[in-house]
Amino acid sequence: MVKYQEIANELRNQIQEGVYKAGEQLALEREMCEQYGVSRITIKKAVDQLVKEGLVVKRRGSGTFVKSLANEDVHDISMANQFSGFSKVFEGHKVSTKVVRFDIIHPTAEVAEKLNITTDDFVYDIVRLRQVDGSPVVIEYTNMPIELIPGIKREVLEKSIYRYIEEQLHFKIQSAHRFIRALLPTPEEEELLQIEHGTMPILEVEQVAFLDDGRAFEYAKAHHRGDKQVFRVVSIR
Amino acid sequence: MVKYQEIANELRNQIQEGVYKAGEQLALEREMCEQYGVSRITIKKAVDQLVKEGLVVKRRGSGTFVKSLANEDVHDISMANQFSGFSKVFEGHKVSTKVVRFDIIHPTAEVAEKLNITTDDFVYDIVRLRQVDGSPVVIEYTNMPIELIPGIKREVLEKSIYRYIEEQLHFKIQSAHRFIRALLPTPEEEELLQIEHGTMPILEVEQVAFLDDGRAFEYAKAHHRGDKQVFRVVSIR
DNA sequence: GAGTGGTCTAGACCACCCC
DNA sequence: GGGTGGTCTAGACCACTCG
Repeated sequence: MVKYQEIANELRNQIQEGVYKAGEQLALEREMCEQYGVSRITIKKAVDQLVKEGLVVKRRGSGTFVKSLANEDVHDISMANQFSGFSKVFEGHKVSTKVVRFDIIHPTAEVAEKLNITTDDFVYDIVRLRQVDGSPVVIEYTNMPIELIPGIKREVLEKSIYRYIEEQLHFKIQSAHRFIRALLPTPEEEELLQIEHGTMPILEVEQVAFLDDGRAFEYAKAHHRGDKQVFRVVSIR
Repeated sequence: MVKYQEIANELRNQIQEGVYKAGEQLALEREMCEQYGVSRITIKKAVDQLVKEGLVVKRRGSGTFVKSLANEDVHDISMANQFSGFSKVFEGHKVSTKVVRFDIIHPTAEVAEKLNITTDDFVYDIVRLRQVDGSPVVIEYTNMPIELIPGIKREVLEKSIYRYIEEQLHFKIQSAHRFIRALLPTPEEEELLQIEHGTMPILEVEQVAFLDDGRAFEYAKAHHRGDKQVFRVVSIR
């Protein structure tokens, strides 16, 4: 662990434990330099991390201040803005997966463009129903180029494709570009998600995911039951 | 404009104009130092900006590479992750506002906690219907402490509260913490948004917005017609 | 005017990737 | 082993806030 992360963690803990309360001013950057025995740029990197997480604001000419956050929001704030696959989000719960479809097809023109391949290439065409603690939560429609992500078997789908990519293929996942919408479920989706007709919308998360060399490796649409998923973001000017 | 922003803009333009294509490697950081006549940290800050925007990836030991993005996504990428009020988003369109409610009340316990005030304080209680080019698009439910944001009149509501806060009160808006969900509209909302019953979901954006001194100044829920709004995010590991 | 964070320098060493 | 980006230093000056 590098210095600026350690300092960021320490400051985050102090805020979450109430050492610094809502609205209070943090120690000055030049003071923290002495306190931690590091240079000012290192302190800046640490505090900038907290700004990105949404815990504090910096004002040139004044100082750094803790945001007036509700108690509940102070504690799980560092989870916002974060990238993670489905299995990761529900760690600790009993997650099961039903593979609804598992084929190889030519991608549509739209998917081909998103993945930077041609419609002559091949992609997996995967549909999975995810259940958490026995209740259906989300349907995931996934396309991945077989050339980039070879060797996917049914047992991989039943666990985590991301874990397979990182642990078996030794790729690193870098980012995801997401579009979020509200939709109504199709009749098939109502059945899979156990929704009584007309009583529940779908939160759609469309995403293109990227490896750390910049290649797009996944085009996916996740259709979440409206009552089971909330998407969280901290937007800074 | 500072150096690192100018360099970031120049690099972004080069990528958008195809000087650097998908998958290609950018000049090395040490090369760019000479090219632009700046130090390495300045180059790093510029390139890190593009990483945050989702245009490139950096790999220690290898270099910096342009992401394999679809053409459409390369060009408006810098708009993602950004904070902006409603009026800003629809700049250039004919926006009209119908003030449905404009009262002053005590906040609910939930809202009071989010705004860091008590239920004995007062907040504006505002409901507005926003129309773009004549079509209803979103209903905004807004609470703001009257003490922090005094002097709001009906004509402010019909334009932009944010512009009033920045231009009249001379506050700066720093950030918004958002929760995004899918909902079904209430009968009243169906009427206001001209939705035929049961044919369209709502994309709810719940947010607490903050001034640059860290104070929460707004609790709002925006209920967007499902067909009129997409929320866009770039998530990085 | 005093004090804050923002930017920038010129250099060093480290962790990691690829040959 | 050679080259990449990541971190860090010790210092300087600038832009801004506030009394």
